[in-house]
Amino acid sequence: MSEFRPDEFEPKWQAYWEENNTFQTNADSDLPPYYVLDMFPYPSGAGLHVGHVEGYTATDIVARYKKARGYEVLHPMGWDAFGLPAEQYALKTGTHPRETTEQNIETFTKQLKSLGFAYDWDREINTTDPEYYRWTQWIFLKLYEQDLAYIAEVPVNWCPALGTVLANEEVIDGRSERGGHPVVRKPMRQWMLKITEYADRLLEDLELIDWPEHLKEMQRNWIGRSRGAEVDFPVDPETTGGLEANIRVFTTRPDTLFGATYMVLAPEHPLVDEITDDEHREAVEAYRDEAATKSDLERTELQDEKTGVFTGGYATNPVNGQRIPVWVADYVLYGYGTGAIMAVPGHDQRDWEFATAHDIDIVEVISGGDVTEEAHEGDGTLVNSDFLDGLSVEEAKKEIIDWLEDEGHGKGAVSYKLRDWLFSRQRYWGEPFPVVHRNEDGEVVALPEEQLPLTLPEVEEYEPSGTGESPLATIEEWVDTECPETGKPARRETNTMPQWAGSCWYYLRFIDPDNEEAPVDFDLEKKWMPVDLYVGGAEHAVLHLLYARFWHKVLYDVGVVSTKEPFQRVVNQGMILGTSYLAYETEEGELLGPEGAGRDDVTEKPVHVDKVRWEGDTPMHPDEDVVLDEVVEKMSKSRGNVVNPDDVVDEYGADSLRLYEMFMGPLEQTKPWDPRGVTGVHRFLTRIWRLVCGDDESSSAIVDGSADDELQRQLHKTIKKVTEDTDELAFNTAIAAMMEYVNYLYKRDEVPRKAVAPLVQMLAPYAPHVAEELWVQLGYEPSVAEAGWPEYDEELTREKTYELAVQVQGKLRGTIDVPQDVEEEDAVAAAKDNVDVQRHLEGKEIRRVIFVPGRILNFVVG
RNA sequence: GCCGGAGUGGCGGAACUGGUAGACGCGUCGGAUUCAAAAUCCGAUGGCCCUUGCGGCCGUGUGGGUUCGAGUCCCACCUCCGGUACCA
Repeated sequence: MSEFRPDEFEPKWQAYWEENNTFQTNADSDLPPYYVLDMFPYPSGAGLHVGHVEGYTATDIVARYKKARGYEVLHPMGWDAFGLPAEQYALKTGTHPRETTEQNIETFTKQLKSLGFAYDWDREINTTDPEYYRWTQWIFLKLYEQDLAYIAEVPVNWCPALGTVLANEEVIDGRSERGGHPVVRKPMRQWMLKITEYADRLLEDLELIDWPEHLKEMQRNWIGRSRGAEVDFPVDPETTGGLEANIRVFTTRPDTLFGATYMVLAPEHPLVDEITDDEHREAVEAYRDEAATKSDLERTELQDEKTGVFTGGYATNPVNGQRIPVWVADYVLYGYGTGAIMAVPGHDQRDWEFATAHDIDIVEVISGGDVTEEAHEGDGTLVNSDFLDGLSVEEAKKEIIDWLEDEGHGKGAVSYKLRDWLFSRQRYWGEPFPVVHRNEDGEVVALPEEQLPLTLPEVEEYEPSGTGESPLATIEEWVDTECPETGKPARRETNTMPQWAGSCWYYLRFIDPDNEEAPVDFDLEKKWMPVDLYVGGAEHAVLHLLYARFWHKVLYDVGVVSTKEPFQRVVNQGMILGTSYLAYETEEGELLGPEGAGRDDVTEKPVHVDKVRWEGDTPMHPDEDVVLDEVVEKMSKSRGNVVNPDDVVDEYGADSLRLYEMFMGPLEQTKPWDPRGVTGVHRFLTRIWRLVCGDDESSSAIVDGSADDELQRQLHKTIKKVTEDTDELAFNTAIAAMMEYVNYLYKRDEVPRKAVAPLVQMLAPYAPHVAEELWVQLGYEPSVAEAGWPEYDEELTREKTYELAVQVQGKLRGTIDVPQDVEEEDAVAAAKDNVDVQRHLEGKEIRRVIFVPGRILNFVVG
């Protein structure tokens, strides 16, 4: 009757939902609340990619499903819009980042709306909006008040090319994540946040939340809590010109204290200067300078030999009074523990390598290995350790810590890998810090709340000042201000906050986006938090989620929120891979096909997927007679393998794109994009369409009247499967179940309306536009989004009889039809009547019968 | 290296607490429809073997084991992916 035209009905229903506020959240509703959240995107110039669509479709299905099941759903969207790319673009073109951001947001919004996502757009937020970042600044003031924000002179990753400081996570292999520019270490004045103060709680409270185990494990590893002891080694005054000092070390193996044969200070350790004698000073300083210019990468991977120099100084092992040499070596990191170690080459492989390279004594204190061959890091019995001899490692640890504490040489201690959070950037496009530096005494003074937001001034130039300060430093009329307390001259802070800041609390603002009194109303927070389901990419598994948890705990401590943890359940959608088509170019300029793969003397020459010339199934180079190699890998512009969701919508419609992305495989798994796969789900949608609406040849098969038993059974089985799978986010199998049901309906001449309506209801969260259209075609009032969810009757899903598998010796030999409640006796009799089973039982003695009702009947024969 | 995850048809993937391996989709093959094609509909589709049957054997990365029965549990190993990297 009517043609399947997504390009016509999709925009129609999108407009309908918008006009009717179908997905507006009613905060006053008495329905149980459900908060389902996406990791909001950075609105980049490239627009939405299929990876976004995957996560957003998943949450959209959940949002629509929960609404149908009677929840009041909060499903918002917004923009994480501060960040480097817009600023980089401004540097190149002079376009204000605000303009770029606005344009990109417009594109993203259009794309998201074209996919029919059920967001409550009235709650849209934008981290660059002064009305939003006012509260980001407000939270910073809370952190500052709580003594959790401080200024420190710290060596940071300075990237001369970008003119900015980068966080560790923005540096990959010694180069900037964006642009791949070299990064060097340089001390600078920085804002730091004391996340380490929350390390234990961030660790312990992982128990309270339902995250995938691997994700929790990554957070645990990142926090890196280890138990051990701090031990003070007095410096030997005789060899250090009368220096009175202790070298404090952290060790997880205090049990090996008797085996400490030397000590190592990190090159940055403050005692290095004092401890070094004149004879060794030159060498030590040279070593120090060299270490300072090395990146972390060079200090680790590129260096297989452990370097270091002797200071000439000695320290005393408090446990046996032995004098041991103090070295400087860059395998000891200043940022971890105390920046100094006691080296036990017998039982630490790194120390063993160092000792072997520098000819230092190796003493065995734990038996069970051969310390002349390698360090013995495992368990064993203590030897050569005086009062610890004979103890196990575990016992010795306890014993020695008691001894250290009694004698005042140390104590049990805990150390973390987690460092304080470097919280400032030398950039323009970020939240300004709401503080000033008073000129007369250099004091930092926080702005009073009423002065928020402190807005970003307009600038002429986006170039970094070159000194490492942000472009803000060049705007004198903004920088020069007065102290809010004394009225005396002061300078504003010219650093801005990192991109993480805005994303650390946005989930709270969605609850109450227009509140002018507080970041979020306390009662509303109590109603909606924690987020029931949070879906996003695995790249945020550690940092974003850890930072947001930290801020949330601070807000909990100051009474802004009632919940300890922000995200009850987190799911990472898997990456979607693309197919790249490659030719390989030799040094002579010859192009090779797949035979060039893996050769070192060729360069990969990706051919954009749209340029590939197809000869049947064979991908060919567009200009040369060369077969292209097909490689499945991460989508990226440079590989020419990016799938643009807009193109898929244009060709098949939003419903097909949504459905395909969910049908590809389990949500959390990495999956390759197969362009032909879209045709499969598209075919499925047109099949339902024809079933309900008919086509040119046939009219609709829909009739009034009721369903027979078999149809009832198929329907209720399907409802059960789709309901359970949707609950578990097993969207791929839920779709498969709907496909099976449609295939079944196609085998029938007539289909009662009552048997199709529930299917349309179930389809609605997955392919919402088609479902709305079909719902009306079936004669119901719009909208199916308001029509609830079908219930199933367990009783109706059961058949009267079932097919029981019969095995002989555990091998399937036949099947028999038996009643649901069949007794063993009758099943055995029926099985013996089955010719296939008979053949295998013939002449054999049945020694045992295993009967599991509903599952299996197995004869064990002699 | 360490931590985490995964290996199932030509391909993406199904398989509840151990119980008929390969649902569903793609692709391929055959048929119907058509002047023809596309689209659509119906059917077949893990491999091998023979005496072509309601047949047999093999088959879930490899090698062992537990069990009446193993893709699923245990031990050892291989490969791939993700995270992390001198954290004392």
